[in-house]
Amino acid sequence: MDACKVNMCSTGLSLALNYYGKSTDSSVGNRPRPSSGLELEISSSAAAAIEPSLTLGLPGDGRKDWSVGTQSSPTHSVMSSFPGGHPSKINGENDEAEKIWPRISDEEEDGTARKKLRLTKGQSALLEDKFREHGTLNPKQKQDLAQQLNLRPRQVEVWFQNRRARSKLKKTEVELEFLRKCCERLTEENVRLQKELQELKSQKSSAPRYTQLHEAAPAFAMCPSCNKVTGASDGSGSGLLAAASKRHFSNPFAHCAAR
DNA sequence: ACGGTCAAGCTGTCAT
DNA sequence: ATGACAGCTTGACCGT
Repeated sequence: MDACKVNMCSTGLSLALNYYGKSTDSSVGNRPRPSSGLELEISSSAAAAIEPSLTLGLPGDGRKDWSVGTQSSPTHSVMSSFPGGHPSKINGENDEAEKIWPRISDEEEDGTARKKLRLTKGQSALLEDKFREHGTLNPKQKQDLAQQLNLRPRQVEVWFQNRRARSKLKKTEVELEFLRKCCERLTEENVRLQKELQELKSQKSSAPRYTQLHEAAPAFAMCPSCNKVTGASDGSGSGLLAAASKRHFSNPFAHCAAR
């Protein structure tokens, strides 16, 4: 049902009405919703001169809606974005625009022509600016912007919907990257701690006498290398295992290693 | 040829 | 019931 409504908005009928100065966009009110995170937006240049856009169309493109007087209808397609008439008649800027998006010929319109609308840089820039101001538009803003851009309100609406989607996708990608790095760091930390644990275990197993002594008399330890009894006077004031389990554990038998 | 981008279509959900 | 929106999809276009 909604699809029907949407389609009505973009039908040839709606375009024809729009062409005669009436918008069929019937939005009543924008429900305030949290907009997507805008902090990730890629900044764009300030609004440039608004250039005319082209809405090109052809029949029989396989999309069901295009075949019943939709935006792509040869009769309305070119007009759809230009309430004032054909794009080539607007502001005399069509020359440059046509270099980028050449206007299709009548033959092409009748036959197998292209149809995709490409917004001009100026249109995109202004839309970006508005999007940075607010991620959603109320009906008045939408109408004004559409008029400013020589687009239908529906097109402005669609642009904002797609823009929000892109914004959200970008944000998700950034978050994913952040989590990926967190995961990497935790994995490395885990490996390091596993190694540390392994070292401690091997130390413990290779020094049974030390361990026994430690357990019996934690204040003293016997060096497994020189068999000298080492007092717990290294300043740690704690057992050797506890000392070893410190993050950067000190070696109480460093005096042997130094030999 | 192929993948990326983007305007636009479709559908479901939510708020009014 | 209706409109706005999100999410997904489609198809044209473009750069490689």
